[in-house]
Amino acid sequence: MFEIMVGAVLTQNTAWTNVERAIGNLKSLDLLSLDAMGRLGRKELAGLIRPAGYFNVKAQRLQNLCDFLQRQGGEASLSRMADGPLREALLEVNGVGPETADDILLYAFERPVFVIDAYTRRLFSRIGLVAGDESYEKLRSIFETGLESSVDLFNEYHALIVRHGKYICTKKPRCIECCIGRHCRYLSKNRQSAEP
DNA sequence: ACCCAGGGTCATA
DNA sequence: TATGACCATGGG
Repeated sequence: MFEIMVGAVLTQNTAWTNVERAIGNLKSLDLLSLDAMGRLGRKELAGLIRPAGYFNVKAQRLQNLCDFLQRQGGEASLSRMADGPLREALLEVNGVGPETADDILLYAFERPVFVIDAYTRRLFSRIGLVAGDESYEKLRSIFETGLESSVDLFNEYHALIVRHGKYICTKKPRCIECCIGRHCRYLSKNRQSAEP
């Protein structure tokens, strides 16, 4: 639970393999609990999550998240909130934007929320099902109204998007090689993988 | 040497 | 509201 929330912040614009190291540092010191991390100084926390990049910003964001969780009296009371209000509450935290909030909602609280990330946007705009420049909320609405509202379905769907999204060229909007499922020469072959 | 990685905030116009 | 600067490490 708490670990998932931490991961959601650490993975912002960052390869998951780098996040794993940061998580590993925290875990080895038994700091992956609200109680333990809450007592940690910002500088010290930043040093531990260094491999995840943006460590100063993210240390502050993690502390903001911890403060929020403590104010709410832990995850237990948050679990009782309805989807909408919980989402609004998460978005109040400085450093938690729409995608991070939805990551937390889907993976930590198991709410039926469709996460829109860079891969989703890129993949579906390449296919031609969306334009690509829609707002986050607009895209989320498209997916959530078009699909059965199911945590398991959203979970699997998103996993598939990430798995295939890696193989889509970021340089050329209309790359033929990528569109027919081959590796184009602009695409480094084995991108970093793994998933939370 | 360059591009990229499952974003978000803040300052500008 | 919309665009740009900034944050920073690790891998291909």
